[in-house]
Amino acid sequence: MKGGGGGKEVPAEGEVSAKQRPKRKCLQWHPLLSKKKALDFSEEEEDEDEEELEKVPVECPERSGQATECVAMEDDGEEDSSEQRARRPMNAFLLFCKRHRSLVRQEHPRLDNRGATKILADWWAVLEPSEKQKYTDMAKEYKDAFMKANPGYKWCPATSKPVKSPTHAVSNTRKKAWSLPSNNTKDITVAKKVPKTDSSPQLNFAMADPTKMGGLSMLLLAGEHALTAREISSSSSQSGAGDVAKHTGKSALFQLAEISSCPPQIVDGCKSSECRSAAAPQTEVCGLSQPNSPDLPSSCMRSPLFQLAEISSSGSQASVSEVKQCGQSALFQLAEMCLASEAEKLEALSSQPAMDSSSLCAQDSAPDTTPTVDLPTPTPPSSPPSSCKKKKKPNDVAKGEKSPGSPKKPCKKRSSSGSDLESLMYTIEAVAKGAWGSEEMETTRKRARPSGGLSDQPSSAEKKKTKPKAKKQLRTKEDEEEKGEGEDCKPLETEGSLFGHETELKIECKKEADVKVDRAEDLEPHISTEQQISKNIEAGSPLPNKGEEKDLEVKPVVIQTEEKDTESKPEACGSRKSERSCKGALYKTLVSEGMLTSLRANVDRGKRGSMRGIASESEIGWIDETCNFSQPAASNPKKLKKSKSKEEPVPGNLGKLEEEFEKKFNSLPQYSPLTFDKKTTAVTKRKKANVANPLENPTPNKGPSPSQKKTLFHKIVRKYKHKKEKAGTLEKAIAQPDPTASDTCTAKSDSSCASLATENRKMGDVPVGSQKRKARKSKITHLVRTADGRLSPAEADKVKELTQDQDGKPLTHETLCNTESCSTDPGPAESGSLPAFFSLAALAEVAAMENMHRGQRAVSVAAEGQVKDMAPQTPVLISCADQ
DNA sequence: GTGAATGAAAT
DNA sequence: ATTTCATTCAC
Repeated sequence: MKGGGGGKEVPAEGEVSAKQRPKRKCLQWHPLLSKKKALDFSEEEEDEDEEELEKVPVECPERSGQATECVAMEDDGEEDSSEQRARRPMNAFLLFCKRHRSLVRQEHPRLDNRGATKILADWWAVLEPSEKQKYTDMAKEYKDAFMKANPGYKWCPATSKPVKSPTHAVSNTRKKAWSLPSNNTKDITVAKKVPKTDSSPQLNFAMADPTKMGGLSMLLLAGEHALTAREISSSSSQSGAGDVAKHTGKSALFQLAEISSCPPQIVDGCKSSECRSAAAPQTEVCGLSQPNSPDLPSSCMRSPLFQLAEISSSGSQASVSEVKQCGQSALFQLAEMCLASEAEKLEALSSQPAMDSSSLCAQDSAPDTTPTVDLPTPTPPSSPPSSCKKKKKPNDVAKGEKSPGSPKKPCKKRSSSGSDLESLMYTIEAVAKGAWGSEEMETTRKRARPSGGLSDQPSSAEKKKTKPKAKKQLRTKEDEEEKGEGEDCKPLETEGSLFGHETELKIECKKEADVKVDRAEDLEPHISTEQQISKNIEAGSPLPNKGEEKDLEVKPVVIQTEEKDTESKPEACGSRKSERSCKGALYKTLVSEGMLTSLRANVDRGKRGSMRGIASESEIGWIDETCNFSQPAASNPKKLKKSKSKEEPVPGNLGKLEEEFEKKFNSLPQYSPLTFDKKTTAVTKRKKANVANPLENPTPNKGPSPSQKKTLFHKIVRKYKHKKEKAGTLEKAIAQPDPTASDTCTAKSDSSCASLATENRKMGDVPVGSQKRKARKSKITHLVRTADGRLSPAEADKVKELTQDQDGKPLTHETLCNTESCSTDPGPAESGSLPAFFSLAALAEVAAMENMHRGQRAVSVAAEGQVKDMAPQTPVLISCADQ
């Protein structure tokens, strides 16, 4: 509709792009792609590959049958699933972050990413233009290449708001949409619905043609798999295809991508259809198991996969050389597995692999679903179902693995009730097994699920909005609690935190291990093949990353054992878009479950860590001023984490491309913290000299000696650091100086250490990096007290912080605390007890108020109201204000 | 899922 | 002028 269905004029390309876009989630785009040099996808693209694989499946008969539907599906997919679109190219700052985050983390091990980001922002702020230029240039380059590759790419999804069609509600997450199409842009929904009228699109499509694409990619995938998997099974045909695919495949893909402008998407396009045809047997089976959506195919896939894996699993876990790769091609693997498994192990079954899987599913899932039928035909993955994408893979999987026998949980579900434990377990399992590769599927499915019903969208929308708020509130409370407890608990916390860490690690390790194992079995062959190929091409060793990977692997092995026990539960995994999300989900689950109670304690981690950790951190100390580090991570003793390693390394495919990309990226200058410190100092000085920043102006500090200020600041900070959520900022300020100073001193023996530290501290205070950005309107709710600005110098600083905080966040107890601190500053005890109390009550009040205001009044109004209102209720504040 | 930062792009 | 989202990953 709106769009005119596509309207806009859109040249053919636009249309095409639109079509294409639907599919991919966001893969990361690599400049290389545009170049096309070689071809493989870049690092992360592996995932894409998986997707592709999945999608690839043969064409979709459906599609042929009904182009429209296909389109629709795609569209849906986009909407529903996040889809995959190319990801935005990183901007200069992001490149910088990517490049330096590890350094920051080294310096401040305890600091979480948020804190690191702040620091990075500070660094970025002080970075000289010339230095920034490099990043800027690279970013531009990326962008250009990206745009070239994705002509129609839109940065923003169409705004959802305008909703066009009633049904869907726009809600869709925004993420997905934007990918390409200029046309659709407007409304995905609409677009979706409207099927692009004509064929023209199809033509375009043809180019990108899902079918073809799918075919190619499938071939490719298949080929690879086949190779890897080998001909074990009978699929000679596959192998053949695979070969072809190999040769051509990559390039073809590339080309297609370029041509179509949205390479990845193209593949995606088929997804839905793909599921059916390609996934075919498996999918169907799954479908049976899952009652709800016929669409499920993808999800289904997983389960079969898992099953197969299990079956095959008898195999060795041992070599997992590179699980990562494996992840990518879950689809392929699945397919292969199916074939292979069937042939080998399931000979009997082999005759009807699908049946097996289906049967399994059915059993597991049981009753609900009717066994039936294949989805392929009719169902439209179309819009309503949306998705063929995948929905429940996890569930299926879990079941499959878990218990073929257990009937209880239907595949479907996410039972609401499931015990937390179960969910937890499930999550874990899912994570482990799910392999990131499937993530996408899941995600999609998630969305799809809801989509089944119209309700889906709304729900999702609501969810997002609602949830966050709720969360925040909760959080606040928690914070308060924490704060209150904070002091007392410290010792415990420390231990706890450690403990917690271990636990976490273990879990993670387990997960990985499992995953690896599972995949490994399947993948092994595949991997080897890939490696070989890559080797041939490059001859070089697979990847630099390996080192990290290995470490990971090792751990997992050890730990691994238990994981399996965990029973899987369907629920949890609901949606994970990415690894991270998975982790996040897991984390959540664990926490909720209480398994990771220690985590809470860890909250401080960042704060405390920075503070206390300093000593330890110092180890890292940047004595060297060397600006460039080839690989900080490597040097880092702690392994950054598996996840990280996972991401980075994508061993398999990419050889050249990856290298190039990496090269470029690595070529970017990496600055040592020291450098920044210096700069910071300089900057600070400069600022002083010039004029204070607007923000600073209010601050009186200049007058007093920096050292004094600093001291004061420190005290205050220390006292309250616990309270402040953002502690990071304060912390940062404090922590950095000390450590840095000490290090600096040591290394340089700089006479100016003190000054430097001071400067740094100042920096922290200063707006330079953080919170520069205005708070969003939505967040601005609380007020900022204008009046306070004029407190005493020392206080002024605090105020400043407060102000910042406030800006950034709604009034939280933190803010309150800070305020209080101002007034109570001197008395530690007081501050401790009082604040807590204060904050709780105040917080609650504030929260309530905020909500009300938000709902009723405009933001500004709300702000005022809050202030006023608050005053009466919170004496402390008032006092502060008065002061 | 969220957030913390900056920035490009779209609305 | 505002809002998305890109990266990272503890929470």
